[in-house]
Amino acid sequence: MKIATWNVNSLKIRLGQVLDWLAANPVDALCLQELKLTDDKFPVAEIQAAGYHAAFAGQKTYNGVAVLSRTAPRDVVRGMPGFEDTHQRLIAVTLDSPAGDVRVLSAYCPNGQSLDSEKYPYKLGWYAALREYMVTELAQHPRLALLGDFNVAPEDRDVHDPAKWEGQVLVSPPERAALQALIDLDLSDAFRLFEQPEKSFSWWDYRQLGFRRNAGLRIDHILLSPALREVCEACIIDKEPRRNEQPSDHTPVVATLAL
DNA sequence: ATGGTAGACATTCTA
Repeated sequence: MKIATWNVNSLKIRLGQVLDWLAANPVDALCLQELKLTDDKFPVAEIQAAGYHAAFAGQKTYNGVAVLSRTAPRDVVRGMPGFEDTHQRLIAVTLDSPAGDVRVLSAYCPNGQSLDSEKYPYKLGWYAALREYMVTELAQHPRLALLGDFNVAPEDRDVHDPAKWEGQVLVSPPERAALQALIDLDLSDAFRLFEQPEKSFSWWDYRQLGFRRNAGLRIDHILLSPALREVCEACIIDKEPRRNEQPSDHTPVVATLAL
């Protein structure tokens, strides 16, 4: 079983690239973020024609998440029960696997904008709510994968120029602590289960030739419960789509599970 | 210190 995550920065603009990528990389589940479209505009027919089911939670202009899957999603939950949020940032589905149910969640964690923005405490509060939600999800689903754009680079080695980024949003200690608190529920960063090239990133700013200079951050992650960590065989960042014309500023992360 | 790009939408906000 292969699972992947990709912040597409507008599914309307990127649909062709998503379908091309799925044709070349027929993963069992692809989590998408930043759909930037309402549910009535979700391209259900095109995704079905490509052989995928879709569970999605969209809104106008901003945010929006989805899980595309080979098998039909069950027990779909949009958002976090008990956490009021005007943003569509989380969707959970259950998928079949030979080893039994696998819970797959697509998350678009808040960016935070800057440390002095009101969006920054919103980000930390959202992370706290996500942690509480994952406590209950993990209790119900031993095989669980939380994938998405976490908008946090966990360590300095996930930052192209740590000195330049020090004290900025996406790398600040409180954000890293919030992500770590999630990981402390006994989740594993799938990418770090394996030896990886130096300077591996998943996002590059559109500005100042970020991709050409490899001036990026690793902020897109696949977090695995213990049962899935045990069967994880690989995790890679696929930089190819970032080379496309009109690319997303993010590129897919893919994990291979022996299921 | 500033602004650089991209997307959606409307002449600005978010990332």
